[in-house]
Amino acid sequence: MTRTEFANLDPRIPVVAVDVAIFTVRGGELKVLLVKVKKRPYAGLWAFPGGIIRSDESLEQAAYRELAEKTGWRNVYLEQLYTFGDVERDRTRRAISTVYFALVNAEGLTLKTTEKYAGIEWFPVKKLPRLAYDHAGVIRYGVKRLRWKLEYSNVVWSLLPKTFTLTELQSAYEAILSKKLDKRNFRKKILSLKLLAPTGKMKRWGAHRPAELYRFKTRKPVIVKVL
Amino acid sequence: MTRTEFANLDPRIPVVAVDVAIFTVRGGELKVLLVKVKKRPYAGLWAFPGGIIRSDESLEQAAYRELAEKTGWRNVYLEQLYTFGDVERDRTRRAISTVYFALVNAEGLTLKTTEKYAGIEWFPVKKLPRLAYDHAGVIRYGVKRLRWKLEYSNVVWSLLPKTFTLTELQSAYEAILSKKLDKRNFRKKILSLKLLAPTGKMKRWGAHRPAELYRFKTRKPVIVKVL
DNA sequence: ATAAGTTTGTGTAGAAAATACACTAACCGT
DNA sequence: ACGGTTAGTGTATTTTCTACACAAACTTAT
Repeated sequence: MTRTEFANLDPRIPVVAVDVAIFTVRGGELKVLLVKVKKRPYAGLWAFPGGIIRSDESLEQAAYRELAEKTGWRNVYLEQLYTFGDVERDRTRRAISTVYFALVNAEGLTLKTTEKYAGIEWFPVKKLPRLAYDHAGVIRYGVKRLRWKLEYSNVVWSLLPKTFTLTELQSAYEAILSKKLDKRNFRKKILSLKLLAPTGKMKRWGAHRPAELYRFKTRKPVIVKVL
Repeated sequence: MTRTEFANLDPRIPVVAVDVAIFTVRGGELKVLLVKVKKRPYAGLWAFPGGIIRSDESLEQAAYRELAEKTGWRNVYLEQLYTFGDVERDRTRRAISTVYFALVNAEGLTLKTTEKYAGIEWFPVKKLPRLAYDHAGVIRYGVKRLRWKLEYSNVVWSLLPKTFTLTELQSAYEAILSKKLDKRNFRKKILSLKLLAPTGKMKRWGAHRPAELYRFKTRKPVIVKVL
């Protein structure tokens, strides 16, 4: 890492960084992954994982790298969210920071921490700790974007295992929108979008009727609504 | 300008630039403002006006500055669109470029050209010239975003004069969506959003019934649809 | 074997929103 | 006063959204 960071010491020359807002649904809640900052002046506050881009990678590649370093995931949904240009990342040098937005399925995932940070943790978007920079605003913006996407795209696949029941899918929607949905209406709507296909297999897991497993027909981003 | 550009000569250190995709509606068409590039290797191609940010301004300030330099406008709708990180702006240095998206009312506007460019012109988004970088993709993305905004916000105010008739408003919508709308349904819908207020004044301009002039109740961005 | 418990899966009626469609009102110029 | 032109309005139909309750399928305990 140090090897590829530039010897950019002129404080007027902007440093280019990439941050990743990684979202997941866990325990019925929408959560975001944050790291505890070690360096002053934000030491002790929480922030998105991220870092300065390398000379040989694009912004997107840098975002994927951060994601892989922290979660081990590669095949997830990632999109650019916003670029901050007036942030003084550490109050001494000008910084430009592009925030990416990722959706991961966190079941069975063990977080990889590094000595760079004092901690790494999932936080419910409704109960955030004190955040460094203006990351709280970014999270609100990201949640808004996610809710929009939910309505008219298939990006939720990234939050779920390969196959899932309609009830599981509905729970993910409910966590993200933070409201209860009607079971029959949800199914009618989601199936009418033609994004799902039944697998023919069943999920059995308790003393009750088993549930049909579905999968997304494609994991390429699809926009449903046409203008 | 030269004064404030950095003596950043290490080609691995990224240069931070801001571009502005300025849209307007003119002659019933949605148009975008482009400048003709002078410098190699893109000489002769068209691109968004833009430039390297100064050390004392935020990204947004830089975008406003570009906008004012090219059009003289200040009080318009401006929002961030996308940041490009893998562009090699002139194939010799790494560049990060954030594109902003502006909506202006171009009636009676004379474009201010500078010696930096070989030309400046409005182009219909449907008949674009050969573009430098991947700006064609950015325009498509911007148009998409604009169409979305149209459905659920009041940002069109930025394309229109302070007061306007419903027919003029409808024409702007038709130009942007590039389809005809039903007059009665359009009026019903747009008035139900409660974003407009009648001024009580009339526009008279031909041998026919005069039209009521409306204005937007507010020019602050309003999002109509709630999730 | 059957009854108790639990989750899956399904239809319909009413309300709200979107669409399709045509004529009168108001003005100017002659 | 009439011809030409754009502004302004209502209603019926279709589509989409919402609210709502019970039978089906399975496991476990008896």
